[in-house]
Amino acid sequence: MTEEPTTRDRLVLAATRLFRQRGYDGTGLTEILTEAGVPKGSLYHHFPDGKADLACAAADWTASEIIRVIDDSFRAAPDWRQGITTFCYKMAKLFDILNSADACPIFGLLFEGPDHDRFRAQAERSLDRIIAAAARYGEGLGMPPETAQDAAETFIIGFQGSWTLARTRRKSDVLRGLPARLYGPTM
Amino acid sequence: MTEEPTTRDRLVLAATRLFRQRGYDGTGLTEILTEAGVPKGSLYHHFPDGKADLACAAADWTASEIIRVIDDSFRAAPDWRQGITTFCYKMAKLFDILNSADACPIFGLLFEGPDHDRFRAQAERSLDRIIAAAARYGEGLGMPPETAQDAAETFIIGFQGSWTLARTRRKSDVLRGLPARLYGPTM
DNA sequence: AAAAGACTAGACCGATTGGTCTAATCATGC
DNA sequence: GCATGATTAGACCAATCGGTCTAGTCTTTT
Repeated sequence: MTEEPTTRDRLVLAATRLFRQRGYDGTGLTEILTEAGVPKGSLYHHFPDGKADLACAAADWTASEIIRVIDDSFRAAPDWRQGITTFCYKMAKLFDILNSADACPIFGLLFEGPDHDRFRAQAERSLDRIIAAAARYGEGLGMPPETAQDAAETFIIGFQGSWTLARTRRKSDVLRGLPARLYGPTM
Repeated sequence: MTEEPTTRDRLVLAATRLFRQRGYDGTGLTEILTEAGVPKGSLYHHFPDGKADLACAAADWTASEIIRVIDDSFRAAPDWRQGITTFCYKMAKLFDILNSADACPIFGLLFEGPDHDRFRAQAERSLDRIIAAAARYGEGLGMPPETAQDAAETFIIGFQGSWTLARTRRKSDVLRGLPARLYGPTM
């Protein structure tokens, strides 16, 4: 049988979804609590620093999700470009599911709030985890470490920019077109 | 003698700066008013819709500023890559001036607030103005219109992604490295 | 079964939010 | 010098903000 999700998990999930849609400052604690079906006392028990803790947990959770998609995309990929392409198509599908409107699941939440530098550091950590995951697949496909790191960074830059443009235009095809922009058209 | 800036201009300028630093929801009206040295009544006279109007004006103003930098970068550029490179260096300098911390002056403010779709439309308009400005220079340098549009979009995607990564890592060199990522290393 | 700590529950708090409204002041045309 | 519309000035408002705190309920250990 399916496990009942813990109070903590319900909080993180609700917070992730709401932060993605309305941003950190745009989301009220009450809203998160209502959505999660959790009283205020529980929040401050699991996350003593309240909203800020919750945001960091949401960022961590999101990074892990993205890495999971990277894993799924590269596991059977014969080369780097194919892995990236699969990733972009998967994310385009997710984009469509999310109403074409949500913030990039990884950055959106991390440049707001009073605790600016704590959030920046958290974003850097999450981002580096993602880049490292991609770079590892680059190395596995024969790239020297430095090249792999560089390729992974270029990919993340392109993905971040594409997601933003896709969101602005409400067109997931922007995401699907990224590999052609980065590596030229397929012959 | 230098003209005293109008009340309206002081409002837009203060709002732009604050939205860039703290985001739309993270910035209070009082804060903007204090910084601009303007009472509340004046705000609602010049911007009947209040904060939302102000955000749109700030986005417009920012787009114009970016287009001015594009103009400065391409005016004397012998080719596309040189224009982009100059732009990236100029923006890297701006990035350093801005404490390496501000949101991308164009997108940061536009995916928050209650009036989601109005903001999205405003972002699209501002972004299209910027892309069109860049594409025009591409055509002037001999590209067919379609190619120029595509090159301009790729450039904006890369720039947006690079700005975000630069912000996360607090390193303006990410911006300076963009041309090499997009067009290969210079020989 | 009693004690202890983990966890839930929500009333309550001062501060701040964006926005409204009235009164005063300014500039300008007659 | 008077009238008129544009603009400034800021007191005031209900609603919401994130956070604290006390009381109560579980679960686990002994």
